Amino acid sequence: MRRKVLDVAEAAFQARGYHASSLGDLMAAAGVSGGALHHHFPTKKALALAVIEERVAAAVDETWIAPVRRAASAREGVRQVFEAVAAELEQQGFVRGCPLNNLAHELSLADPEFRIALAGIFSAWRQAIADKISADQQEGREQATDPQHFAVFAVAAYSGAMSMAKTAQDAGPLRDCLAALERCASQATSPQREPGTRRRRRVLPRFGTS
Amino acid sequence: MRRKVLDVAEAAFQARGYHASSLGDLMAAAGVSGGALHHHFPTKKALALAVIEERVAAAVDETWIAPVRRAASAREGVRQVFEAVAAELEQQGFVRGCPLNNLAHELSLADPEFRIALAGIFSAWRQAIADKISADQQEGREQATDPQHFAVFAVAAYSGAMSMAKTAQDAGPLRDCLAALERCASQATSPQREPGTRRRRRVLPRFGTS
DNA sequence: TGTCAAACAGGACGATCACCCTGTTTTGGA
DNA sequence: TCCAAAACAGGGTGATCGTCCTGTTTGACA
Repeated sequence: MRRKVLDVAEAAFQARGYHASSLGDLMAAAGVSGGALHHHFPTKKALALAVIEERVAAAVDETWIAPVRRAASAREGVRQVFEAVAAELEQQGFVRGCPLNNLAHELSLADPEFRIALAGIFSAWRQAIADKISADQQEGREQATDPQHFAVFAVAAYSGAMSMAKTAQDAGPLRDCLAALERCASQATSPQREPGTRRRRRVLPRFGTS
Repeated sequence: MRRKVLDVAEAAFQARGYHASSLGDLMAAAGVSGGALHHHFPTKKALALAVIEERVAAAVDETWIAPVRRAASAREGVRQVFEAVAAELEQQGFVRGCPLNNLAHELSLADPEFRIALAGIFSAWRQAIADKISADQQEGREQATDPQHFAVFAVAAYSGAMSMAKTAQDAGPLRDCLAALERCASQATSPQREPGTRRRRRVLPRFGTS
């Protein structure tokens, strides 16, 4: 029951936002009575906090952190995620946006607790990429790039591209940013590689923003 | 009166968002009666649309488009805007976020008219940067960078950095992204020629697709 | 000055909101 | 089997929402 409420709330907050999703809508969509909802989540804020901490964090973990960790390098991991997300968006023909950024924009100024929770997810996201860059450097796969700078940059490019993609309802910005990022990468890493050779490598669509 | 309502609404939508700003709040803050508000803006949606088209578009124009146009080059213009915004945020010690991105996240899926209006502003923003890159190329200040790719990239990096800055309440992400962008720039503008991997030309919504 | 439409005032409306309260059912350990 | 606690049902509550309606004031022009 709690699980079903979280499912519905996660989807509704992503699709319509926090303030535009009424508890009545959620109760109806989840087939849950008011008493049940109030039992598990005393307030709407508590529900949103649970969605952020349990679902949004997990989504970022699944979509970004895990793929980057298991990638051959940080840059390759970032590339794969961009590619996978763009492919999925093109396949489903609809852009719902990044769950973290959607809620971050609406809630980070609304309540300090929201802001802290959301900032923590951003931080973990960045740290995973920065750690991967550091590992790459120790193994000689990467030059003297500042890990934090690169991580912030990758997250920002993705977030901003997704923001545009959502507004335009077109995955193009993600592909454009990926292309621009690869141009950067090809020059910042080992110079003996021409940047036109690898394109459109298939990536398993494990990710799920729906 | 209409002007004062727009002032208050612009500030409230930016600070608390559209759904979290009630017309009662706006009326009280603007010192306007319900009848007056309804006279100028029949619905709340009409008010938001006016804020988007008259204020948000103007803010993007003033903050980004005009400075880029009058800069020595596109890359220099982007650098200046990042620098100026970061400095301003650090001075006032509070990050309200990007007006366009704030509303885009909350409203672009809520109503098609909102989405079209917001997408138009994004498009004009990108176009101004792309045009500047093209002008740079014609005058030999820029290599064969794809203008659209660079424009999307710059806007995405800014939007994403601002998103993180807002959530963290710290201008650091903007500075990090600026540093990373300059690293890219110094290598992309260096006199080395690369076979441009032209991609498909994408169709993005221009102004008013009504 | 007289006229009329635009501008504005202010309350009332129904709908909806998040939340709470009182019961009933289910569950797990003694 | 018993019992207490958790889980759940479902209606009710005051507050607040966006919108609308009826008057009154203002201002431009004849």
